[in-house]
Amino acid sequence: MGTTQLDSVPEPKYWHLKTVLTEALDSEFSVGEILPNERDLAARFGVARATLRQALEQLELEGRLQRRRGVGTTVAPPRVGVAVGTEQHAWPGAEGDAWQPVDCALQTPPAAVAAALETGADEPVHTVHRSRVSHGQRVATELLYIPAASVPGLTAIDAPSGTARTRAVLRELQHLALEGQDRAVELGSARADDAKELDRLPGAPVLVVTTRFFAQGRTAALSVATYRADTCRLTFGDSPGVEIHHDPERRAS
Amino acid sequence: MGTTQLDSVPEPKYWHLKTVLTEALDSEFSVGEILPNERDLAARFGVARATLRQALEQLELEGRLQRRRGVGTTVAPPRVGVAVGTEQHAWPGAEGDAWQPVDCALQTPPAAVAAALETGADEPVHTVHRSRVSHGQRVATELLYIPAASVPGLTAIDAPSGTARTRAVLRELQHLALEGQDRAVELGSARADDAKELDRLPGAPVLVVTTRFFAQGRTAALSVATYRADTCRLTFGDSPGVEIHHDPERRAS
DNA sequence: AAGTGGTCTAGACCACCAG
DNA sequence: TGGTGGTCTAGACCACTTT
Repeated sequence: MGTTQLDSVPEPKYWHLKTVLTEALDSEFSVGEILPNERDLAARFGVARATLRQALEQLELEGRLQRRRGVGTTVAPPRVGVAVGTEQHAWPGAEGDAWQPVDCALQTPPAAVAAALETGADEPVHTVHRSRVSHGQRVATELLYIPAASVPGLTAIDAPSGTARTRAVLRELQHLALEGQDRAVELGSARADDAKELDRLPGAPVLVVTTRFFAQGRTAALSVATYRADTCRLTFGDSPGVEIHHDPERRAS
Repeated sequence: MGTTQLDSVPEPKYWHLKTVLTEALDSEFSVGEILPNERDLAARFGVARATLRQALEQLELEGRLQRRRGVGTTVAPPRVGVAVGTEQHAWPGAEGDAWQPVDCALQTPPAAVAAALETGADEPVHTVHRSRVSHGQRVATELLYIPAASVPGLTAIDAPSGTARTRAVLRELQHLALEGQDRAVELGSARADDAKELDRLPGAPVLVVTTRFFAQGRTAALSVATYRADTCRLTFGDSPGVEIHHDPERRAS
């Protein structure tokens, strides 16, 4: 039994590459700096371009890099903290809301949304589209579903659509007594329209925040917000949030 | 001008593939069912295996598929809702805590953690390792950093390590008055050790939940929890959480 | 027009799991 | 041992941005 037997577990090349690049980013590069192009980098490391790309993809996922077609790969700034938990117990559109209305339409929602709202499958609901800007960058897009029953005072001919209509719907919403809310966060990939708004390619990783608003003993509104996962850190306290991460080492025991 | 000019934007093959597969999953497959292998699927759709894999990767990211080397690709069950917001204002290890202690050691934390705890860069802190099981599955792993100053009553010789030591540290923690806490969620990729615990490959997408616990006017403990992004939906309300998603259609304006 | 990242191919070999 | 998904290669072409 004199065999060492610990040289097994050959680390994948792209994984090792990622480690090397991470260390290089930490020590030799500054935010905004452009990296050599993929073909050069691959040649420098002696791997195929696809292998290098596998490493770059992960680094982009972790928010360390930013890649733009036709331009190049740059070192990303640290993720921005985006507060999603401070507006606790306030309706969307209330004072100090971080969202900007884009437009509004009356249409039949996806089946899953209709189920959560307990409306009929084909019953149209007010669908408000909003976007959120933070640190000068578009970080999220939202679809807010509001059943007609939640805004009974809305006059039908105020404005058919557009931001004026949006504001009218949100104004009416404030009249209800908000009884509570409910949030969930999960990983998703951007659909084509979301991607365009967020200046990403379709399929880009996003954090989907689903919020249910309760009033009158039922779900009075439902928000589905899509945040860029590469650039955002969602914070739930009232403070700006910690900036932990990029750990070099690890536990022992 | 009579030109149609709307046939541009050639959709990538893998994107179209993903759409087709999604629809097939919704209509023709049930949870747990195994798909044909990648080589067969690629041939059936007339694409290279790498292209098919690009589509499968996204579907796995979205929690629709589960792939295991040596086994095959199966239809994943809906994501499980994991409550991370109900233990508001309670120390880790308090009654009803969802986490199971694994072990514990006194060691110097990563630089970023030391900074958040305001301890010296080389000062060792109690590092508690815990794991979380939900619906019979390991869904998360956690490292909990507790400066010695937060557990002054801890006798040094109770137990050097192991779960006994872990329990002693957490017990001492309960004696402090918790003044508040702070949470952040971001996307990350699993390190080798986390991946092993979560039964995933290194680099798998994870949701990293960072929690700061405040007491005595400072950060008395810091938790970094790593959740499987493919199988988990983090819920922040007190209800089990909505199950929205898999939208077929979309707004009009 | 030149240069970048994004997509795609047709192969090869490896690590893992089951029979 | 045979079948699966995971890694890797060396090319090609495309879409996009900048010059």
